[in-house]
Amino acid sequence: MAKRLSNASAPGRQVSQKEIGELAGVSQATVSLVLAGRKVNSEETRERVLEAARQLKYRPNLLVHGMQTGKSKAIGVMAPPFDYYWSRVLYGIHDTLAQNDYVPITVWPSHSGGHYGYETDELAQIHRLLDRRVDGVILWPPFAALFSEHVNEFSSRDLPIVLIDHTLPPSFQADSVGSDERMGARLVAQHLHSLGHRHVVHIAGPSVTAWGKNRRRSFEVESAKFPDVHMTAQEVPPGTAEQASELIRNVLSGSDRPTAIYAASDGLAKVVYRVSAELKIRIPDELSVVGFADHDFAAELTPPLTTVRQPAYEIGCKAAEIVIKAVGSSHRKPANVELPVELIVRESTAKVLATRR
Amino acid sequence: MAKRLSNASAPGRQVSQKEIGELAGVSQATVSLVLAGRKVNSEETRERVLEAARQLKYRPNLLVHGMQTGKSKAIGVMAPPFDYYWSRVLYGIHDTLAQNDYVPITVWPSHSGGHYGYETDELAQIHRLLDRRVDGVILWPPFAALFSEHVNEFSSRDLPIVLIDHTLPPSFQADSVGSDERMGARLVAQHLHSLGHRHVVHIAGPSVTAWGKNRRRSFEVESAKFPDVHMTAQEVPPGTAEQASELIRNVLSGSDRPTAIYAASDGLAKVVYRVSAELKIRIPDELSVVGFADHDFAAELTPPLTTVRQPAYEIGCKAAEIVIKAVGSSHRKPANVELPVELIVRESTAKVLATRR
DNA sequence: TTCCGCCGGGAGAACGTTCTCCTGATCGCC
DNA sequence: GGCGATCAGGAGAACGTTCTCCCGGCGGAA
Repeated sequence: MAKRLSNASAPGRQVSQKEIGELAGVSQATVSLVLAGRKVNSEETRERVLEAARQLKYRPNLLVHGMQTGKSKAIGVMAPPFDYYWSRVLYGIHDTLAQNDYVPITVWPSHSGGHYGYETDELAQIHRLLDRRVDGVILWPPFAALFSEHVNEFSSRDLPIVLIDHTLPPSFQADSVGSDERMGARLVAQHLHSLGHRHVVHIAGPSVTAWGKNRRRSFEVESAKFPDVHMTAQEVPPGTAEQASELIRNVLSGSDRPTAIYAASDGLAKVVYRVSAELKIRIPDELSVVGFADHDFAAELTPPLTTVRQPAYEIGCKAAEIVIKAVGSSHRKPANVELPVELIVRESTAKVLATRR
Repeated sequence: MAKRLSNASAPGRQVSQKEIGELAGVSQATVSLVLAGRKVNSEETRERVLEAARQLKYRPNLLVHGMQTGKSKAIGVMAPPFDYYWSRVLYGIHDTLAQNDYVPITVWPSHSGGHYGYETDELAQIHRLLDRRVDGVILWPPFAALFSEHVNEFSSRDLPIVLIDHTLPPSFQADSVGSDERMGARLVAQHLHSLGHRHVVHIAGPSVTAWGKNRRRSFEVESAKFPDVHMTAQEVPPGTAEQASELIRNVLSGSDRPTAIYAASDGLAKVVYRVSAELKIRIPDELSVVGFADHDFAAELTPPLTTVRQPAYEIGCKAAEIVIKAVGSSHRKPANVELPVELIVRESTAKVLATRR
């Protein structure tokens, strides 16, 4: 006889079906039936049980439910609210999960300088998710790119994985959601061409990320469709804004300066603005600039930035939708979804002046 | 005899201690002992069990643990990554929780236009947290202010509650963390006074929020310490930026225009910038502007904004720290913590020109 | 050689729920 | 009035873990 807890009012312990049963004068099993609405009990008993439950402010225990079904109704989300774009993505994930009665457990490698580096922090975070038996995970690119071996912890346990703005080899069995890079590249190439630009430089994102590589290649392909356009790409090393400035300064101070710059992100476009101001190059009169993402600050720059709007919120929604669908349905073939983008034309792009041609 | 699952390889089911026991040739109970490291078993058995666990990639099931102890090692966080400030707060919460092996379940009322309004969405979110048996909650001001009756769902169940930038009546038994408003007000009042400003207008935040009211009162008290300063406050109605613009336009186009404006937030300061540009009022030559928060854009405005830096990350850390401490220790008296702020002097404030006096 | 004590490890209850199976009562029909 | 059908509701196993209790074997001392 090992009675661990005889009184039900232990600290932190909540109302149980047993207590409802005691109050309503029925067994705990009956309470379970009534609350689940499985079998039509006698109307009178039903009402009595429901009333008791209401009175005790009963709330079901999903931990127990999760233990039995193996499903916790929680999704691991490894993506920080890094900037405007990622916050929007998180909003999308959140709203879609909520609609389906899921909940996000949001977690990422703590970046506070590693002054408490017990073990590899990323792995610890993964284990925290695993131990809570999340039903699936959504990953952001830096994590998936840098710690792909850790992603195995998920895939070896048959957990659905959805990558955002990134892809992994097929062996990982991971889905992915992102922007339609080809479409973005096409829109930018057409826009700049129609404005008369014939010399364009693409400031490319780091090629360790799938989006960086992809965005560059897409633009190379799409601008090759205009044989009269001279296009080159310069890759920004992953690191500080200093190095980006340096690179852009080189591009803009050369003898054959491009008439337009297509930056792989709005952040890089901002750097272009700064360097241009330094070099007294007027935007858009002497230099057209296009960004990518449509961050919150894009519309507020002077001049307002022409940029490719990524459907951040929708990407988040889609990612959540895919994980939820994947939960339970074992062994589907992974999908790679690309959502359409939109070119937001503002005032940082203009017709090339005849004199500059 | 109700064998629900005879084969252990059901979809989604993970490795259990029983399986480890079978592999290592011991009982499940022994596995539990070894893994918990409770009792010193024979070194040989220990090693055998640990090896089996490693081989099967065993991970403990926190759902079960939570069911038994009533503690889920998860904290409900009702605060969206609304802007830079709140993202920083979330970083702080996240990092501190992670250090203590907790996990955040981040959730907020979905704001997508209520087109799927099953029931009051806020309540549904609260119930999602309750059903997962979170050990405590952290709330952001709009939620706590607008749905304080729902907060009862937590307090009536003895869940520790920590409010950020807000307070509730003592009956709620809620802790709170925020910025030291008095200190901020004092720094601003002193700074503006020392620059010679004698006519200052405070653009106050909505008084339904505790911070809005508090910030205003603090500044009233602190500027009253300078009898030669004429200070008035104008409250922005909660709503769109349009109404704020209108109000600020009135303030700046009157006959006795103030020499300085102290805006209750950086966002409002930005509106002041816009209206000033409209009215051809030069900052800081003709008007000094001070903000509050030190958002990411504050340093990038032209001119860079003088503002009170709120320790967002630290506020998040503190909030998490308080909930974690409160878990388990029943019936402490709630604490109201105020973290020190810092005045970041940039170029939006300047000495009053003699001629304008 | 017998008894005591110690130690490793197993049996089984308990946590809160779901689900299957079973009991017992009520009712209608011949 | 007896018999089968119907239906409400209870007993109890199971989920994966922790923890208490107990059993069996071994070593040492009388």
